[in-house]
Amino acid sequence: MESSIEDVLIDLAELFKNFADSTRIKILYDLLDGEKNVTEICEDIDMTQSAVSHQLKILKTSKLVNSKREGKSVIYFLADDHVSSIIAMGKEHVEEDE
Amino acid sequence: MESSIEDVLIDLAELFKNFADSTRIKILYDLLDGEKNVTEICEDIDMTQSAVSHQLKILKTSKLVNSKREGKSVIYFLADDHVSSIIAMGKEHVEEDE
DNA sequence: TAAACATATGAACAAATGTTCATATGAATA
DNA sequence: TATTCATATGAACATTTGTTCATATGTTTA
Repeated sequence: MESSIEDVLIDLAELFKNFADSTRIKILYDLLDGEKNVTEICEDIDMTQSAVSHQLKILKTSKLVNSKREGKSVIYFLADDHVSSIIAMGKEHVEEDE
Repeated sequence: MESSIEDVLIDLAELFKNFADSTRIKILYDLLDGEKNVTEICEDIDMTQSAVSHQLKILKTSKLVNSKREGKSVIYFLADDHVSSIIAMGKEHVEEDE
């Protein structure tokens, strides 16, 4: 089943919404390092556990991250190679004009 | 003057906000075709003139589009090559899983 | 199994965002 | 220059969104 270009653009907007919040993009950027549990992420990006958990859920729902449980912890990791490409591309743009 | 990675990520979130709304991304996608005046854009994406104008202003402020006046019309065009790269990359991601 | 640790989640709240409506501004033309 | 066409903009409104706070759930260990 093929989607119209309009549908694709709407999905695209949805995708970019994930990168459009500084907490979420910090989480994604943090996970470029490799998989981490929630506590680590909180420390790295200096946000409360609750705020991070809420955002992780959004990222997971949109399939940009995935998770696995390891004992008491839950480990999150990037679900998709495109994430790093998209961040890299945006980063290039942002760093270009300073 | 060098910015911290945190600043870069905040700017990055700001950048992606522009792509995170379907009206704006439709405008940007529409302009991949080439420059167009406001009326054309409205017809192409089927949105009111006011809504489009408001969003064009946002896109212009964030320097993703530029404009020039030609008689009664104002012509808008993409200001940056990165725009197409970013859209293309996201499009690839979105179209991948269907 | 009770306590401690790690994560998830719901409700409430404030702030940000996008559209509409009405109208203003700017430019061409009758 | 009055009218028409094209675009911009402000105010109001509804919606969406992100954080905090309190608490629930799940897992290990004393």
